[in-house]
Amino acid sequence: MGIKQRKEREKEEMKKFILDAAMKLFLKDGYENVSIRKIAEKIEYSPGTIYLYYKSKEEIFFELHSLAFDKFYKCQQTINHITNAFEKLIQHAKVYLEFAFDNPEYYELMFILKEPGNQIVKEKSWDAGMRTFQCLKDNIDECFKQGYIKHGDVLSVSLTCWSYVHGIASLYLRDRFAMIPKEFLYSMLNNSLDYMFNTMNDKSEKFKNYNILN
Amino acid sequence: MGIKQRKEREKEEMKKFILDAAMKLFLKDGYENVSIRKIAEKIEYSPGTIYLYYKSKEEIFFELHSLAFDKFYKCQQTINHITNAFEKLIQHAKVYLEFAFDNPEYYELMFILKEPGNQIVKEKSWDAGMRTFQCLKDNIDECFKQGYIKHGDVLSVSLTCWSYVHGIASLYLRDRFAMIPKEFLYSMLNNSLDYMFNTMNDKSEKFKNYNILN
DNA sequence: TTGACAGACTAAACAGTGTTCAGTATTTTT
DNA sequence: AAAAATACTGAACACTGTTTAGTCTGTCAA
Repeated sequence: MGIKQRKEREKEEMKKFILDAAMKLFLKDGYENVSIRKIAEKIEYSPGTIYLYYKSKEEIFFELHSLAFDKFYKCQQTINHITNAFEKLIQHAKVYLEFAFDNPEYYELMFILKEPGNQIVKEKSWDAGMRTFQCLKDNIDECFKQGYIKHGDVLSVSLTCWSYVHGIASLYLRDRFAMIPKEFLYSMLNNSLDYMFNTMNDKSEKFKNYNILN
Repeated sequence: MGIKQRKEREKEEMKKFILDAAMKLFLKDGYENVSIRKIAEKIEYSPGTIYLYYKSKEEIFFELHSLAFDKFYKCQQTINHITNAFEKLIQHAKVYLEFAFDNPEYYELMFILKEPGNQIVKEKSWDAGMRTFQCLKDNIDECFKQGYIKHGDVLSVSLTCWSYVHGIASLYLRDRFAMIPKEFLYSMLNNSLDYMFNTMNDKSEKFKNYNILN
């Protein structure tokens, strides 16, 4: 009775096949310009076939949502070796912003685009998101333990960091910094990041330049 | 030869008529669910007519974009009387977040939604945006003068504040704080705001509770 | 007052979208 | 070999933004 297994495996392969095509198109043409028909054309099947594997377009993009978080999580792991908690926090911000700027389509999927209403899929998909937020909380917790941060509590400082860095990323990606000439923008953002992290640091007295954006 | 004037006035009235209908539908059903046909139905004209007054759906929403900024600017003016620069900054954040939470559709239009490519309309439309940002810069400038902020410079501190508060607003509106139970979210955000503004304040020693969100 | 003209408006069509479903083709089971 | 189950298609449905041929109407010169 290996047929059932094979069929299931084939179904899984087909789902992945569709997802791969969707992801490629999505990264190439942008979220809004990918239609079911275009995905179908790419995999050389009819549009109807896709609905045998995914119940809606939304479900496809939800799968991609999880994949995006996995990708980000991997980036986040590259700073695990850093022992100085505040230095790690700085690198955390750097990794976050680099991911956002280098993978705008992923980032939009993760944090900017409207989520579809389906709550069941939502919860499943947010596991990946929670895991990445936990990394930040652990980092902040270490900052407290090492005496770099003395006020507030872990959760509210984490929320503050995340909100701030997300604010930078989303305003940048949505072109809302248009009033600052492009040639100055990067150094301006660097100044802002420097200001933010210097005011957060309760240990060091002098104002440091972190040069977070390359 | 008052006919030309009358015609022009009528044209202007018709544009406003369309815009009013669009705004109403838009606030009721949300940005994505308003079609030209629905606007046309509401004003009891054919869809084609709308294209005699606006060259695209985008142009309609650009007009709304400007209107949204005007509305926000008015809210911003209510704190003009506050003389203590830091107290004013706190109220600035309060007004900003209240506007975002109470008028999510306006806020999305202003800061979250993707801008159409048209650069000419863009510049015109951003005047309103610039004006509101200038208010923040003036406020921060006063904070420096009154000795509340001692590090960084006006522009980068302004960027920092704006990015942070926008981060809060946009993550909230896009439901990305889902991991925090709703009954705790407001107090958590208040804690974050307290942390942020307390670390920014270089004058006061003790940690204050500002209670920014009602 | 009549006829020409310009402008406002409509209905229909075009090309696209997500989604559904009757019917066919293929594969597996009996 | 026949029957049942599955995979797939292509057309259709109900939408979307936008364009355009044609109509209807108010304005103006003859």
